[in-house]
Amino acid sequence: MTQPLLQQFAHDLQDCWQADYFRLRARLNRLAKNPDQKQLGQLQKAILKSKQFRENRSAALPDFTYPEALPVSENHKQIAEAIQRHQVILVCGETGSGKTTQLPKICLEAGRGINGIIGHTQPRRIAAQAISNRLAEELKTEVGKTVGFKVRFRDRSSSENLIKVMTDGILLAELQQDHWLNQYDTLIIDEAHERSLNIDFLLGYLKQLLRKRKDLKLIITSATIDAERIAAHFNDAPVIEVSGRTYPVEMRYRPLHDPDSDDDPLDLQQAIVSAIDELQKEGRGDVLVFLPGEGEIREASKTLRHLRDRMDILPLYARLPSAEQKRIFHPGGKTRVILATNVAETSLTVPGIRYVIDSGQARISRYSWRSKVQRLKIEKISQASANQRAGRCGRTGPGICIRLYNEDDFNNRQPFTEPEILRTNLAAVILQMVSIRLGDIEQFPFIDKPDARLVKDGYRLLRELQAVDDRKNLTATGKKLARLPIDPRLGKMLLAAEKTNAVTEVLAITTALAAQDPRERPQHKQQAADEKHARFRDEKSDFISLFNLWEYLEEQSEQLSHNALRKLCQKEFINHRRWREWHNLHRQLKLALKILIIKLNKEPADYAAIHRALLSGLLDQIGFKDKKFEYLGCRNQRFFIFPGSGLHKKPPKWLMAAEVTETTKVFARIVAGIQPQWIEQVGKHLIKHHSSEPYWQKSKARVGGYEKLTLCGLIVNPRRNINYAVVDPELSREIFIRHALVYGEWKNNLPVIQENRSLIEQVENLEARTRRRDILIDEQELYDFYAKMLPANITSGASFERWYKQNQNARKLKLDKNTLIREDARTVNVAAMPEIWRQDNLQLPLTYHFEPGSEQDGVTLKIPLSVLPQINETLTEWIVPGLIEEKILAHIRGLPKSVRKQFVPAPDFARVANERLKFGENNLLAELGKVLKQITGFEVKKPDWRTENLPLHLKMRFEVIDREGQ
DNA sequence: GGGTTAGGGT
Repeated sequence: MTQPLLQQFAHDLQDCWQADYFRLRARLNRLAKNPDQKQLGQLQKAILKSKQFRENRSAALPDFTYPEALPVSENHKQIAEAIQRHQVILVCGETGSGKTTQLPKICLEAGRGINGIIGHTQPRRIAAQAISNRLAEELKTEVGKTVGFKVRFRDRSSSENLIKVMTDGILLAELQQDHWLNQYDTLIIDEAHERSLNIDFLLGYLKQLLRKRKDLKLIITSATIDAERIAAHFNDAPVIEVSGRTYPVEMRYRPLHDPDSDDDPLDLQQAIVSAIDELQKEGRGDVLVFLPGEGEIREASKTLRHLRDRMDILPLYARLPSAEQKRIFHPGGKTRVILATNVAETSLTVPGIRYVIDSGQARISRYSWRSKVQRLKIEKISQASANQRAGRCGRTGPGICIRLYNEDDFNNRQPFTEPEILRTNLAAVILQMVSIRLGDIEQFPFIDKPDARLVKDGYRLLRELQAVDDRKNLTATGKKLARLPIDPRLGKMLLAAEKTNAVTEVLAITTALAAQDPRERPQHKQQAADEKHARFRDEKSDFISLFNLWEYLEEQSEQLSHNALRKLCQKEFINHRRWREWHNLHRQLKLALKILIIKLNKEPADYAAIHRALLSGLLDQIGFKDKKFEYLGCRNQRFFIFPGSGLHKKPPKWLMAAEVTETTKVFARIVAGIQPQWIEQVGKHLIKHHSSEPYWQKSKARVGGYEKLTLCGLIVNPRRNINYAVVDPELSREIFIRHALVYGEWKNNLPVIQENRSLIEQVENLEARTRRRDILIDEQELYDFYAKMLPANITSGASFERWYKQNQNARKLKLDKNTLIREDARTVNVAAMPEIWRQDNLQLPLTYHFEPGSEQDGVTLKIPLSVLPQINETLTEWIVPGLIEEKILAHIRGLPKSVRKQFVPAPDFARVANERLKFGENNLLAELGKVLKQITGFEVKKPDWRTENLPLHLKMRFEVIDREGQ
């Protein structure tokens, strides 16, 4: 019974809506193994519902025609057939072919859009919205039904859509949720030749996905020049060429330097003037001049001042105040000369252009993995880019393009602009790829593989942000970052702000950094604009300036009507549209934070809390001011504060920068002063420690030392006191044993240590008394004794005491006197070196010191001042028994030569004389003379005895102590 | 001491 039913279900599944298909099939497979009547019933209902849904889609298929005027309309049958026959096709053709709007309809004609949605991607939001409007109009429906669109901040799409127009970023974002892109049966990737990061990532991903989803069709549109490369990437997909509807453009090459002329080379400005002159002779028509940047545009509008009464000279660049941008689209009476950056090449279409002047240059952003700095240098544009520029004057009639370079130069240029993926930091892309588990990035089928060093550098940044671990796996932080629709650096700041309780402020700041700066500086009102903006300026932090601006605008937007706010913005040089963007971004991120359960603080956060959070995303963009206006940053990079910064006049010692870009110089833009200690704390995981100079720190009974802290090569702390045991426990243990235990440089109350110490002192004293150095076992033996007994983790007084208290074994550390005295020195005559000097009833201490040459060398008798007169000096001549023989010998040797020769060998005479003398009785020299006469019969005359040259240690030293003990 | 191109998003 069940079996035929299952077969019926499997059959019906074929007619379901595709987004349901895979889910329902999985349910069916589960039930086939494990049938359950109730669930089978539910499945049947679901299948019927989905079938019905698909039928409704089919019924919603509108009637449509192709506008005859469009070239693509001629090919619609051919294209529809190609779609049916191939999984991937390329459609190329220049602007005006109508491919963008007609392709979705051709897909419908080919039967697409019923099983699943036809997804159509655009690089820019405005274009996506405009195209969906246009399509809805042509299909006689409203946006949101048959045709939907979805861009950031605006979603008018639904499962009812047959066609859904969106930005490529949206499709990428959807990938995170649905790796199979199941809701689509067809994808149109438009403007693929632009080769943005998004497009390259999408094309790589789709190449893999197409193998798994054989039912998915892919249509890629591109400019003709790039089509082959892309087709090759998709296993030589067929390329269908659609003619454009453009007029011929005449090329004229007018290089600055003419090789056939002796004239001096022109500069760019002069060349523009003469090109405009030349074009004026061709008849009236608006001119579009392509220049690399705002600077050149400003300069050119100055040079062209003299034309102002005849022509409108209009600058055009993305940061231009919107009011001024609008003038481009409302031509006045005069001939217009529009001085434009690359905005006019792709993003904006300037209507009614008859002439183009192309400088052949553009500022190109390149990220250097070597210096980790973004460069924005003026470069020669590619042939593709030059042709695109020229094409801008062939849209309404035949045009003329003057290139300010020669034809050879053109022919030698790169055919296309290097795709973005080869010249940008890849951290954000890698984060996404890791997050959707795309596996090894080296294996990912990019059309142009990014340099391995660039990939490595992307991982480096992610590791610095703690988004991935050493094995390139996503961390908890990384998972959160992947869910925040913002640059990973900025996302990291937000996550850090949760910890410092500054999310409110950091959210406003990070969204400002992600959006474009809404502050406008119109060319002729720069000072007025600066004055208005100065109200928000913070002298320590450009981030705070942004936050001040945010608070002001938020407050105003709550109080004022939409129109009043608009007027206020205009008056105060704020770009209202950009402010809306900032506001929207803020709202979106706030929602994303809510999902991550990150709360906004109600109490204002202080400077440290805000900037420590910001710093966590900018750890490799810090700098130390080591010259008047110059900073030393990571990897020996030098940079300057950008002149637009509020800190430009008062540069702080330490700063961090939201971005570091090299233009005319390496500039740090949006900066703030920081405390170097913050770097140590926030950047703990990146700090390198260079320790040095370990020493015994007696007061703390531990091994101290110093360390230098660096972060990517920058010294963030030159000399910091440390507990050396942390960096080198082994060495610290050695130093501890030597100083604390062997040398006794440790004050403590531990009996074992005290006793050992006093034993050692006793033996040392013995050495002094016997004037020998070979009694105490040597230092190394003592060291070895302790080293053998102590566990490896004992590195300081504190750790020793802990161990000692907890461990009975520690008692074995006790030394005994025999181990301390060397074997060959165990029979020393100590009695001959008394510690007490006796004279009648007087007993005074004798101390010994063994240091030949020193004043203290020898025996010292300590005499209190009060007993000084009682001291019998004659008795002290005898010094101590242990030294008397040596003293006698010294006396004999001190005799004049004629006398001395009577007593040869002197040591024998000294020994015999000493044996006969009675120690301490009468005058030493008198008694000695007597004894010597007894032995030899020779009498030493009194003046022959010399005492001056006697070694010091053979004369008793006297130390008189007064009442105070001095 | 002195001034940066343009797009895109969970």
